[in-house]
Amino acid sequence: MTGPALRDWRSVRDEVLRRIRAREWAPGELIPNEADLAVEFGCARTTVNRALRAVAERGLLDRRRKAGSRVAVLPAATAKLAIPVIRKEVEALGRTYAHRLMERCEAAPPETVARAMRVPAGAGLLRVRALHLADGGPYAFEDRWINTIAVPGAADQSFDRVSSNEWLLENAPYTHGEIAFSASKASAGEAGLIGCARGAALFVLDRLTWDGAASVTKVRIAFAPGHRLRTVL
Amino acid sequence: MTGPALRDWRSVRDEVLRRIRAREWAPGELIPNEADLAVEFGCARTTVNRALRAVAERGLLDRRRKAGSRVAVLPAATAKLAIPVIRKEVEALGRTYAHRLMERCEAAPPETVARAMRVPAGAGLLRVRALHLADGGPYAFEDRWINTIAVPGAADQSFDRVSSNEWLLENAPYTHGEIAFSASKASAGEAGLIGCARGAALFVLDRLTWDGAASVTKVRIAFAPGHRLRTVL
DNA sequence: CGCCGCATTATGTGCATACATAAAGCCACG
DNA sequence: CGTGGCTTTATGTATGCACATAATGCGGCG
Repeated sequence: MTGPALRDWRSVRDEVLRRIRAREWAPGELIPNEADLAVEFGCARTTVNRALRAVAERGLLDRRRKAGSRVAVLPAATAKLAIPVIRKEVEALGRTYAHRLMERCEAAPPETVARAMRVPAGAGLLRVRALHLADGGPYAFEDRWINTIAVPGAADQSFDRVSSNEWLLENAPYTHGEIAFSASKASAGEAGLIGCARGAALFVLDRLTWDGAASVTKVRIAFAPGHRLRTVL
Repeated sequence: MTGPALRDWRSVRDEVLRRIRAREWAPGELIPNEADLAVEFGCARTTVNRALRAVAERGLLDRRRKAGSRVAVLPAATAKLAIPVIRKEVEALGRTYAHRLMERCEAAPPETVARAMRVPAGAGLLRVRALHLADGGPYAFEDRWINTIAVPGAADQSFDRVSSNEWLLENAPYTHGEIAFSASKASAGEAGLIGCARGAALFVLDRLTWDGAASVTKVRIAFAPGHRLRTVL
C-alpha cells in the first residue's frame, strides 16, 4: 500500500482528504502523527505539516498540540465569501454599472446607529444614500453612515462620480468589521427606489467596519429581488 | 527605522498589515521583495514568505512570480463563513434544539430539481421535509431531496431522531458543492409551518452537494423571520 | 522594426534540523 | 485518594539551503 512517494504538499493534502472522505480515517478518529505520515509518504515532516494545516483550515481536521490531529466530527461547512465592490460585482455579470446619489448630508444618526457605531448621540455623521444600477435598472440600494472623524477625507467627497461604497474601500482603511446577511420586506420607500412591489422580500447586507476603536462606516445594502449570494464549498 | 527584529511570522504579518493600512505601501504599489524584507526584518526569507502568504490569503496582496507582490487595489472583503449543523447553531445561541419530521417519502422530483441534481427525470429520490425548532418554536424549515444511489444508507434512515441535516453531514461524504443565499416571501405552506405571516421575508439557504459526478443532496432551508447570518471581516 | 526566445528574477516549495510550546497523563507526595 | 508538578510527546515555527516554476523584459536575429 506504499504507493509512489507523495513528495509535494498538495499530493499529501489530497491523499489525506481522500482518506477522510473514504472513511479510512473515520470522523472523530485520531490520525497518525506527522512524523509517521512523513515516513509513510516518504517526505519531510514539514511537508506533512503544511498539508495537514491546509486540511485543518478547511475545517476537516481538529489539531491540538500533544493531543494529535483528529478528523472533525461535524465539519461546519466553511465557505470563503468574497464581497466585492458592487461595481465589480455588476461588471462581473457582464452588465453595465452606474450609480445615482440620492442624498448626501450631515446629520445626527438615530440612537441605534449611534450606539452601534459608538459615537456620541448628537454627533454629526455623514449620511449617504445611493442607488446602484445594472444596465440602467435598480440593482441595490445603499444607506450609509460615515464617521467623518475616522475618515477625514470623506467630508470633501461628493460621491457623485465614485460611489461611497467604492471610495471607502479604497480610501478608508479598516482593521476589522462585521457583516450580517438577512431578509427584509421592502418598505414603501425602498420599493419605490428599487422598483419592486412594496413588501417584496429583499436580500440585505449590513456591514459595520472599524479602524481600531473608532467606527468607520455602517451600511445597509438592500438588493433588488432575485439577488443571490453564491459560493462554492 | 530598523526597530527590534521581527523574528516570527505573525509579527512580520502584522507589520505588513500595518504598512498597508497606514498607506506606507499604497494600493497598487509593488512592495519590496521577500529577500529584502527578510534582511530588513532580520529573519529568514521563509518567514517573510509565510507572512506574505497569510496576507495574500486575506486578499490584501496580489502575488505573482517574478512580478512581485503588490498591494491589492480593491480588496474584495473576504469573509470565512462557517455553516454549521443547525442543531449546533441553535445550541450555540443557548437555546434548546429539537426537530420535527414532517414528511419522508420516495418521489420523483420536479424537473428543475432533477436537472439541477443531474438525475434522470423519472428517478426516485428521497424527499424529506422537516422543521427545526429552537426552544420549541420554529427556527427553520428544511425541504430536501436525497440521491439514494449516491447515499445508500439514507434509504434505511427514518430521520426522526437525527435530522437529515445532521445525518448527511456525518455520513454522506462530498467532494464539492455550492451554496446560495437569498430572500424569499413565505408561501402559505411555509408561513403555516414557520409560524409567520404569509408573505414574510424569509432568509433562504440553498445547498447542492456532489460526490464526484453524482449529486448527493439538494436542500432549501428557509429560516424564521429575523434570522441573520453573521461573520467577521 | 518587429518578433521570438532565453536569461534573469521573484515567488513557490522541499528538506534537515533545531528549538518552542501546549497539554496529556503519570508519579510522587501529602 | 486527591492533586500539584514534572515528563513526555505531538504540533508549531524559525532557519539555511537548494531547486522548481513562472513570467518579465531585454537582446539578438530575421
